[in-house]
Amino acid sequence: MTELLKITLPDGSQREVARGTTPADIAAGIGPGLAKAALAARVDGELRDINRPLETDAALALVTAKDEADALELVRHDYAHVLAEAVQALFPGTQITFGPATDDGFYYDFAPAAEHGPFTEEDLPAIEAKMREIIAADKPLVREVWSRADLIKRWSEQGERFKAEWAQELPEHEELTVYWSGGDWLDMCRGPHLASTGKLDPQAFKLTRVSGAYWRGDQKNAMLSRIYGTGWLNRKQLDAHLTRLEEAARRDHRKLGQEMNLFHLQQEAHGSVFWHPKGYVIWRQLEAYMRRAIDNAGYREVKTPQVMDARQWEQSGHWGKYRENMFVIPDEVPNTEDEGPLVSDAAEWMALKPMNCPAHILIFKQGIKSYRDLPLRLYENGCCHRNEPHGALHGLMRVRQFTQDDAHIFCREDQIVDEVRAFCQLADRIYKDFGFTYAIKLALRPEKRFGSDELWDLAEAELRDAVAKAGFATEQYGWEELPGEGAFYAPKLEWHLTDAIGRTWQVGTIQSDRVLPERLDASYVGEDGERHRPIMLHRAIFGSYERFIGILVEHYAGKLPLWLAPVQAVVATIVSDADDYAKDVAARLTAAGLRVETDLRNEKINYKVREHSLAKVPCLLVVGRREAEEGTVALRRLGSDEHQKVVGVDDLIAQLVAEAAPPDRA
RNA sequence: GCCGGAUUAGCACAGUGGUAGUGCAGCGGUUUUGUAAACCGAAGGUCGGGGGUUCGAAUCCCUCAUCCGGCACCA
Repeated sequence: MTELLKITLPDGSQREVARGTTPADIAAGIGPGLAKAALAARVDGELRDINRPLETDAALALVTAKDEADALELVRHDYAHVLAEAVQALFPGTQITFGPATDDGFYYDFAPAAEHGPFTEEDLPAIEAKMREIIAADKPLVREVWSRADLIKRWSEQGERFKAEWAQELPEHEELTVYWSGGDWLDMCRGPHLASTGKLDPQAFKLTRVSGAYWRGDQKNAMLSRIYGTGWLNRKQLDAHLTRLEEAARRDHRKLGQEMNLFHLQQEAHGSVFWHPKGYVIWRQLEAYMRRAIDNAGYREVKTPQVMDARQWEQSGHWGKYRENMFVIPDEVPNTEDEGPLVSDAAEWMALKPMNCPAHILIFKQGIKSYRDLPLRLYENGCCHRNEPHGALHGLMRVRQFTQDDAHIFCREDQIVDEVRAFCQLADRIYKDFGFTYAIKLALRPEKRFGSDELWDLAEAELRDAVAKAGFATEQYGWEELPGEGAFYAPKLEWHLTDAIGRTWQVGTIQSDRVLPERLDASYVGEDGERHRPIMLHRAIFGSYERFIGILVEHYAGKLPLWLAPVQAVVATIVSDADDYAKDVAARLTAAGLRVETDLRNEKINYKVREHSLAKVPCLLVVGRREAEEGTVALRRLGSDEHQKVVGVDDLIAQLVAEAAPPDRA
């Protein structure tokens, strides 16, 4: 006698079906349209294969392309699977390892045959073609549960070392499944998958790049060869994605920085930025803006040494943990003879500062501090050097010399909530001034850490409560906790900005630290007359000026708001008869505090318009004989579809001066 | 640091073993111009550094450096 199961559908209706019925059967029972559209099923919330038999009473929801997040996850996982099969078909001897879906596609990591070596981009077209063949063949993807012994046997026999290792180490209780795609090709996989490869759109994926990747993400393991692809439900989505990539490339701060003459990087100082006059205007505007902000928020600005004795870094703990990323300097006159080592074995060492916090503690420790001095907020535009791994360097985003908007707040435990609240409000105002939305996340204790669990319980709870009390731990602010992501000495609150094209950047942070005040023996005298340990809140809003400027350039696509634009206006002449008038207009704008250049070159106005538009100059002031006679300029705004407007110079100055005010002074 | 790719004039790029090229910029000249590239001319390079193979190397090999895409790292 067949056992009957009670299946509840999303509309609340119930059906009785025989045990072993599949979601596909149920979809077919509802209607042929749904049967065709159904990609997978959610069974009691769990995403499952459409053809996996039902074993128990359950709530069932059929997943179609309309459930976009689920559908994308499924197809991307399938593309990865098809990629693996294609690669093994084309390159016998390649071992398969692991291939998940990603945010915009998928990848698969391979151990290539020794004679072939890692894959290169040249291999991709052939692999793509093979994938389309596999999709066209509409191979079924059949789920089977295997015993661990059978799996290990199969992988070992086939020389699949990595799969065998994986099968060996999967947790005891886990059900081990494989997916066959017809023939004799199979992959060990948790699933779920679509019913067959033919459900994929052969025109909705593209292999994008190759790279190396460590087996199981560990630097100590073998280097595998990874193939990345982007995958979507249909061609239209793929095209839209490729367009987004082009848009991001168009905004690349390295390209715009070159075109706008903001900065350059060169081999002799790789990882450190040469700021050109135009780029440094942006820096100076941000610096002035941030100074006003911290002055108003009760911080005191300081400046601390660039180089300190290694013993200081030993005491702070950086020498032991981060020495390999520090620039170390011998405290000794170098040997100037041709022979012999540059410095003696007995050299004493100093180091460029990789961060500002120890120096700020040293300032705190000068003189006796009273509880009345707290909270003490020390701010520095702190220039730091870190000897980053070469492969990590990237334009302005990851550099070896950078300047942080860094501050340390020394306070008592009972002041943390107020300080975190004030910081949340300050960060909120600043990010909004640049047109960013953001999410606040709490990065919790990492595996490797200093301090007891009790201390971490306390520190995490403090930050969590402080943000909640400040009213920022809500969905509106993207509140989320990230296990394992904290610094080794403290949990971190992180501000993740979303830019104009939806990318996110982790920028601001505040961290509560009890370790460093302890190590450097900072104390204050309390109301009770006893010495107490202050808590130190590390915090930054821009993060680093370099990186923040890079983010701004990409966010605004180079079209900086007037207050940040290096050149706010160019006065361009049509005929040389207007030269004197143009100089006069420029002088009046300059006198009003605007950044103005003139373009009196012997060129057509078309040429000048094009050039200054490409240089992202916000205002082009065109003057010819007419304007010179009438005392006007023809104003052309960058990116404006409006026709140029003829305005009087006084009106223009009033308008531009008002618009060029920084947002905190508008 | 690891895997792959790249490095040619100020910039963007072509050039796969036989005399280094194109466009733009820069320079000189003509043109005085009305909203996204006027015209003519002359000039500009030890082809990233070093080593090797070869009669001959931008081109093939080795090595170092930097950059790009990832991986790992990011106090």
